[in-house]
Amino acid sequence: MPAAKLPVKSRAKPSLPAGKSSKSRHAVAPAVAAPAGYHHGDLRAALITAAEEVLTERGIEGLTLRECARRAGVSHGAPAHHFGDINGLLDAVGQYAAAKLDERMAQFQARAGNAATPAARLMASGLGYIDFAMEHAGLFCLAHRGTGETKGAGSNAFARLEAGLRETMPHMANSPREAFLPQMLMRWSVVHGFSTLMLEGRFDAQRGSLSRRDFAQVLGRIVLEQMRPPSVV
Amino acid sequence: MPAAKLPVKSRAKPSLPAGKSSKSRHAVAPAVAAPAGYHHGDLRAALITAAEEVLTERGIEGLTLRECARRAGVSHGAPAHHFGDINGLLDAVGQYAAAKLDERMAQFQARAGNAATPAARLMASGLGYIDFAMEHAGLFCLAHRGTGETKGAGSNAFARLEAGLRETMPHMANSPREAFLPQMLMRWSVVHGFSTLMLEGRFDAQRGSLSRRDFAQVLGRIVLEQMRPPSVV
DNA sequence: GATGAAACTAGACATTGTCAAGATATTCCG
DNA sequence: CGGAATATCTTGACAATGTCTAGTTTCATC
Repeated sequence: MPAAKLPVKSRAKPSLPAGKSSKSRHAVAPAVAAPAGYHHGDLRAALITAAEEVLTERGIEGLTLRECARRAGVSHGAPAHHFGDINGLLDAVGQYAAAKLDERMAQFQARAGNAATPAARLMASGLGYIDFAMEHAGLFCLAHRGTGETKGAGSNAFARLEAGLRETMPHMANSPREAFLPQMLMRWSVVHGFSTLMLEGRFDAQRGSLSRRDFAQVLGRIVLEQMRPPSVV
Repeated sequence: MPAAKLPVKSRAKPSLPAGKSSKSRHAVAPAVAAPAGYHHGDLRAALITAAEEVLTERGIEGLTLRECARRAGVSHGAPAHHFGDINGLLDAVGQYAAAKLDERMAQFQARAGNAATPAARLMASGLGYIDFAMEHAGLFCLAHRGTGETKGAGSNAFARLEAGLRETMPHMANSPREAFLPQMLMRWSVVHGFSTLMLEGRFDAQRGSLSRRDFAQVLGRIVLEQMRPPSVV
């Protein structure tokens, strides 16, 4: 694009919004943000927000460092200062995604209510996992590229799974984590595998006119019910 | 991500009409190929072989059109004639990978032997699935990007799963495929999810000094045993 | 207010995918 | 048998990307 080079030089510098005190470390709100100036304020968060935006608009293929920088209203070299290279950004977004994934699981459990049976609560968390994958495919993918160090990715969800499984087996209340590992791994694998296959459009032939997200809930429940019920383990 | 498949110029030829009898039709061996000259002979196969090579050497990140062209000893523009764009190559390699995946499952079943119980044969095919994923991570990933139609990709493995499942339930010999779908989907999800999570290094903390491939067999068997046995469905 | 660190810009470079135009080999058909 | 049509491959160009380096602006701290 050799032609239109937008004149970014216009540093009109409108009076700085008073709310942007140096303390507001975790704003994350305005998406594009940027109180025009040499210093951004919270570029790191703005870039992550921009990345999320790009993910939903163009999918994971369109997610580039330069595009995020553009959306944050910043030069193409700026992100390097906060994330090093592109893997740094991807990891950061992945951690953010893992947190949102766990939120969705918690939300589904809450919707099921405390009165629900333990097995139903466990099922609800799984359906939350699936629902998040359907709604935010890009984030979901990035949530699963912990480079070893970032154990945050999935660890919350894993802990939630363990807790849910323990609830269903009160007779093993004092058993160590190892006693639950096989069941945890199996259940995690089912939910994750189903989400992945679903995202690949593997089951689209069966889903008629339902949206993929709705169909995933219906079919997901059926599939999850095929597992051996936790109570009989 | 099933993005709209644009009506590409369709430069890629559909399937060759078996007119190449004089030359080695399925060489695939030399990897770098071959008859020096303007015409390559079987560039399509050579490019797929080169892609497989790149995948094992540099992983999926290093897989580029130009690198494959280089390894095939051909100019950077040559691949376009056979695959259209890079997705064409990726799809072709994916189909190749899906075939190899099914081969591995068959091999594991054969190793289990015909004398094995149906459940054991079913387990063997699952362990073959896992083993292929561990040994050929790159190919495994590409095997799962069927662009919706997904004819070759996974359909063989899926058929093998159905057959294996039917063996374990002779009392349902005449039931239609639909009767098995929930179980099939659940079992496919477990095996696929476990393979995926394993490849992400999710369970590396537990695997001590074992190779990832060996550990996957040990842990995979344990995880697959956690499913409700097919015979009691 | 000076000074050093942090945040950001600007330019350059190698790579990549894709396209268009040309060169060369193969095949087909008279 | 000989040329035309076609498939195959080359070459050069272009925009986009990630990353590096050097320079510029702002912030923080004394």
